[in-house]
Amino acid sequence: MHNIYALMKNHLVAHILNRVADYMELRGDEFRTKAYRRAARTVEFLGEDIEDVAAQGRLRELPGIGENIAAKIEEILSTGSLSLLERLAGEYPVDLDSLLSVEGVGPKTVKLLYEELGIKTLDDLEEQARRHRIRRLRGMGEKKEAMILRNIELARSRISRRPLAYVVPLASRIKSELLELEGVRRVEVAGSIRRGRETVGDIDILVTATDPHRVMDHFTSMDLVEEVVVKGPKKSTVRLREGLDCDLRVFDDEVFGAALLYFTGSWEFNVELRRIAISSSMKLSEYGLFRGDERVAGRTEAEVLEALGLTYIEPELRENRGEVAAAAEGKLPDLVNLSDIRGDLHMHTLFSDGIDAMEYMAEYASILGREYIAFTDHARYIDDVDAYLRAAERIEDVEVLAGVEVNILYDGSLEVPDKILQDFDLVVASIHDPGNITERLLRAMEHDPVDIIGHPTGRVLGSPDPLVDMERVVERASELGVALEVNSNPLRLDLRDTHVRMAVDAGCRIAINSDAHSRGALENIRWGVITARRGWAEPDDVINTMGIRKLRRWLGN
DNA sequence: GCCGTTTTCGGCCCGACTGTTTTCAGTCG
Repeated sequence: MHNIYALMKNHLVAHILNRVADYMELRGDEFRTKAYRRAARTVEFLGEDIEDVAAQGRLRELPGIGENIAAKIEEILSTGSLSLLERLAGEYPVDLDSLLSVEGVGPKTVKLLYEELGIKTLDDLEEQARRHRIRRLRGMGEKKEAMILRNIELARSRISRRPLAYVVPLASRIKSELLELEGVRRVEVAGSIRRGRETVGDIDILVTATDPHRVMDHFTSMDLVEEVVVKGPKKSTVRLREGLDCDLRVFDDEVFGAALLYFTGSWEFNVELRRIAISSSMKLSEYGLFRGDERVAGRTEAEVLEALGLTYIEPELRENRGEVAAAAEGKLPDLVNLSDIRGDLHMHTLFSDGIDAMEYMAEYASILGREYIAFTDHARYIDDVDAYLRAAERIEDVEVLAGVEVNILYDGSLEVPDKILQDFDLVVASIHDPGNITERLLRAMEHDPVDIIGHPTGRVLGSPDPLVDMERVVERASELGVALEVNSNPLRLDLRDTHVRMAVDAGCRIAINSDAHSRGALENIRWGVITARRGWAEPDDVINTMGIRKLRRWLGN
């Protein structure tokens, strides 16, 4: 279904359509803006090659794509660009991306700034603001000018999304601080944190409280707060010292479920729910599900979903990737939980580049409730295999598999002969340098001793994903009975969610491992579980939910 | 520009907040 080249073409088309939407918005053409945005989203989230769809004449079957936009997509696919976009860009020759990235500046303001002051770039904007030219414009004033000046700095130094694992502790701290306030009944972290997205742009928190003003006062004066962006009785936004924004909203108990649903998103998921509501002559908002003026649901998420004819949908699934249709048919997966994880099959100790001894790793793993673990030190560090195996054998806190992590070389061969690998209970094969990933993985899996492919694509958050034809990898892994790893290192999360979904659909097993290099990092497995859940994985898809006996049989030892 | 067990024309999510106004436009989520 997915392959990387398709996604690249899809991305190009979506990008250009979004660009057109920006200009339409600038022109004030509200409805064409929406039409182009919707079409862009459709293409971006389409799970197949847009070129195939075009070749088969099916473009117009896609939601939000009609005669006109279909023709535009054809043009983009055949020429790589769009004449309409060039015309629009000529009409307003401004650096749209930069200007729109200034908080508080939208398309209407960009238009005004360009037409009145000829502002095209961030530098132009800064200069005119410093010269107090902005405040003279209609609808502007001293405060707006000062705000723009402040936010230009932020736009320039904008820190992009943070890893989930970095933001969760921050959100938890705010949550517990709010929970201590008198009259606060409920506090929930919503947004992309609740959905478990691998990176997070801001923190969304919802509360119910008897005295909203008091909550807002406390929230906006927390130690963590750098600056109050907005403050009202129902909604406040602060910029935290860590550099990201945090929103707080207060709701009544009767609508808390609807609000939680709404502010958990995703946006695409919400659109889908609203569509269902409308088709049943109802209206869904953060204040509940309404038929006419009567609220038919709102107290809990489950209540709202049920009233829409849907079973409960776990937050990790709410990305409009088919979960709504599955919920309508009662066919959602029974997702894997952290408590289903019985062992950890990838970790390092003092025998290679880990910082803790086998004993300490085992002790802590046991505290975390793991029934078994596999030591998988790097093969090149293990010069005395027997000593390594004996050391692993002496561990008592948990069942131990004496494993090894072996490098996949550039030609797809392994750095250690199969004959030696056979002495280990478990072999994780992984790539640690870029290039030729697909072919190397396919070749490495052919080696009989290999049980698991570690961090298959080698991607690291913040860098572009390496090119991998995951469809082929997943298919071959499934045939050969090799498991693909979900590496739980919060900067890897590799396989990523969409790849997990491909693996699960293909019947390929996955292993959710910590790849810990220290005791503490054993806890990282929670991030891998979230990623697997986002990929629709059930316990049976995951080899380390098996008991040790069953796992040993699966491994063939 | 798209779309239809409300419609082939007339809608398109909508509420909160701010700064600018003197009743509202723009932005954000």
